[in-house]
Amino acid sequence: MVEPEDPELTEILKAASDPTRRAILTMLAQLGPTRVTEIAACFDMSLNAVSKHIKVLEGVGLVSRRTLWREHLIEVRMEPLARIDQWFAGLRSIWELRLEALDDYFNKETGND
Amino acid sequence: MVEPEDPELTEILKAASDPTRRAILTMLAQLGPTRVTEIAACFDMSLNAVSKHIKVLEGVGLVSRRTLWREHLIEVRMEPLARIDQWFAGLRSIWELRLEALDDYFNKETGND
DNA sequence: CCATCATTCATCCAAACGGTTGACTGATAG
DNA sequence: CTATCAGTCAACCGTTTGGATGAATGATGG
Repeated sequence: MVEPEDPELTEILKAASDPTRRAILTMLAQLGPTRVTEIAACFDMSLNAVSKHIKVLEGVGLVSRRTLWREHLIEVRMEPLARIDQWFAGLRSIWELRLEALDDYFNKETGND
Repeated sequence: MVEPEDPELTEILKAASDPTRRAILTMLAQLGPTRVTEIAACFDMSLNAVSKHIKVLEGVGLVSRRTLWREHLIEVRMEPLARIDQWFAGLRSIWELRLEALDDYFNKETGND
């Protein structure tokens, strides 16, 4: 049996896999801290739906919230995306390791041959 | 309204967001081309479920299949993961661009002041 | 030819997801 | 005080998803 794998990474990837949520992140990267209502105005969808998306992003740390009185300023956070990158890099290194081992094997074979 | 965003990237991220599927990718990176049955043996789940996961991965190009007679050899493909990386890099560059602009603004301000 | 092995297809189910609507909380402004 | 604005909470609904199960396909081996 294979190990159960990092559940946080799963949540980050799920959060990033929704196009609306990615659009929100892009928007925030461009605009900097933005109010929920202002974000919602850019999408053809209810304020509530956008609010829910933001909560998902907040849940995995992809955005942070500064509550100034009745306005909530939402800001993008790059840190969790590094986790995705790390996993990618890890997979690639495992892959390259196997190819190297395969290479060594053939080199030895031909050396013996 | 914000642009609808790359649907392929959405599918790749969704495919990668399942822990079982990520485990399959890791396994394939370690072992190289592997039969469906052999992959399924590593998971506490029906062969059919694993077969479905593999089809999802195949659908987004994260694995490829070589059918040798009755055996299907599954192999990991790294290419689609680069798409994730590219999106990440793009977002980061947008973010840095804004910070630079902000920096310039303050430099100009203090120069005028 | 028949049993078996490798794999997919079809169907079903419960849970999760994305969205809507309406009620609610709290701060603001007349 | 009241109306309004910012935002969340709660309930609901249709669709998708991850999984199981059983039948089907198709090649292999006795």
